Amino acid sequence: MAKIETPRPVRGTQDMLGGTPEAFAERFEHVVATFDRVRRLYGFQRVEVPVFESTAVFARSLGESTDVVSKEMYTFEDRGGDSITLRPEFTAGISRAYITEGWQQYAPLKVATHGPLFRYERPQKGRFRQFHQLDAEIIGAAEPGADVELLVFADQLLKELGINEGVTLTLNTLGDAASREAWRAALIAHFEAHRGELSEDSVERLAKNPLRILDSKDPRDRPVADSAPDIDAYLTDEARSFFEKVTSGLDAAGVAWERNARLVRGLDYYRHTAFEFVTDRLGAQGTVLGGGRYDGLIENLGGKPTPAVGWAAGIERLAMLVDTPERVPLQIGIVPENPDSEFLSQSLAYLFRQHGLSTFTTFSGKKDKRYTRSCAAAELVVNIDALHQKPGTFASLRFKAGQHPRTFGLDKSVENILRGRFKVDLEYVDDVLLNIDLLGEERRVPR
RNA sequence: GCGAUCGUAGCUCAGUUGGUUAGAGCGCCGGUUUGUGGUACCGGAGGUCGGGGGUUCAAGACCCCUCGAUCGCCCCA
Repeated sequence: MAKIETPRPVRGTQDMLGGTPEAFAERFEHVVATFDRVRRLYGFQRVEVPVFESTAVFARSLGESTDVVSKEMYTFEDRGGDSITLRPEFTAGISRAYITEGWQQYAPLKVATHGPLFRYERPQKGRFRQFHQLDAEIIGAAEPGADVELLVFADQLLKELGINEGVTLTLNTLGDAASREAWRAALIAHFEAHRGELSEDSVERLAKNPLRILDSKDPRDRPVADSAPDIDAYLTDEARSFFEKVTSGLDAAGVAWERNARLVRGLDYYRHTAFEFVTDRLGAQGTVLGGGRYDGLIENLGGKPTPAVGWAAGIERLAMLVDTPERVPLQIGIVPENPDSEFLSQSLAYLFRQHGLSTFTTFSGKKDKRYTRSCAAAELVVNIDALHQKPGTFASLRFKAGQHPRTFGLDKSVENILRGRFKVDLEYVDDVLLNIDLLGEERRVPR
């Protein structure tokens, strides 16, 4: 018989198992749970949008010339011949839904979501082909107060995750359309004048996306980039005033921020506020949360002109920064010492679980192994074989690291429970299960 | 798309200047011991040394190709 070759996982995807020392699944879960909790504090509605959309949704909103659209999308033709794309970001899909689902009636709309995104990129630290983001958007609010609330939300999230220490908020303004155009023209003029001093990459950027030269990592670009004009001189009065309101709002809320006049966004639709929370603890991927204002996007998708702000944060990146969440052991472990007790063990476990007690059971292994595993998994370990030797009782053992095991007896009501009645009351003293009392309701227990 | 580093058991890794039947720890399965027990001892299963080709009397080791992983460039969360 030919050997079956196991298909390999797709490059850039990951499998996460809980209960391992790395605890990556737990970190991931912790990030999402914290986000969901904080998002409620700010009154952001949970929103669900499809994982795939018509290709046009992303092509139009991100801009045809961007890297994401031109080479990173998972695009395919479905069986009906339509061009479909796995979402590479959230904002475009949410904006589409805002238009097609009539969500304008709820404006200004505050929504939050999280889930998988897909980008055909070369994987590296903190970067995957299927990755996951948290996302928050305020749609239909042109006021700087919306930017502020979103940033305060982000700041609190990072604080609650305990990772605010190594992470700083860097902030910039890209101005309104008029400011941006004037600045852009000035930048192009500046870079053209120094064309010969630029790296090859930046010469290419000059044609495609000149703003990007500003945050180039290539040391050859730095002198020219650093001497390039800031946007400040080109800001319209409105744009300047908007930015001032955002920064003073942050100051009022006590959110620390740094101006980074070199911060630009890769996607075409950004206006006014642009920001990134960055860290130096993730190798080359410094951005942990990023976003800004995208007043032109919804119009690009065929909707009415609608102002909006939003941000997204990489769940994997946050998970890498977060402390390992404390492991929560199961409450009770049941060890049958001999095979005859297996069935009893399952019945008892069922009983405990019905009453909301998390219960660990073993399926195999010799006695010592069962104890080892049970003690590792549960707070209190119960030996039920005493039931055979002395009906009406079983022994319970409690293990704590570095402590000598102690023994506790349980009272006779256990026998009654196991004989036929379900409803019980479990009594704890000092975290130790001491008593189980019947409450009366009669039901047969399979025996 | 480009560059660098790395692929030996389920996991973490040894394996000398090329030299017999490729090892350890952990994990898994079993036995003995213990018998309020997380132990100790013994044993077992598990490897086409990522794959293919080459050099050599001889390759896990050297050379070429290929696949994969990691990190970086580009870009991004």
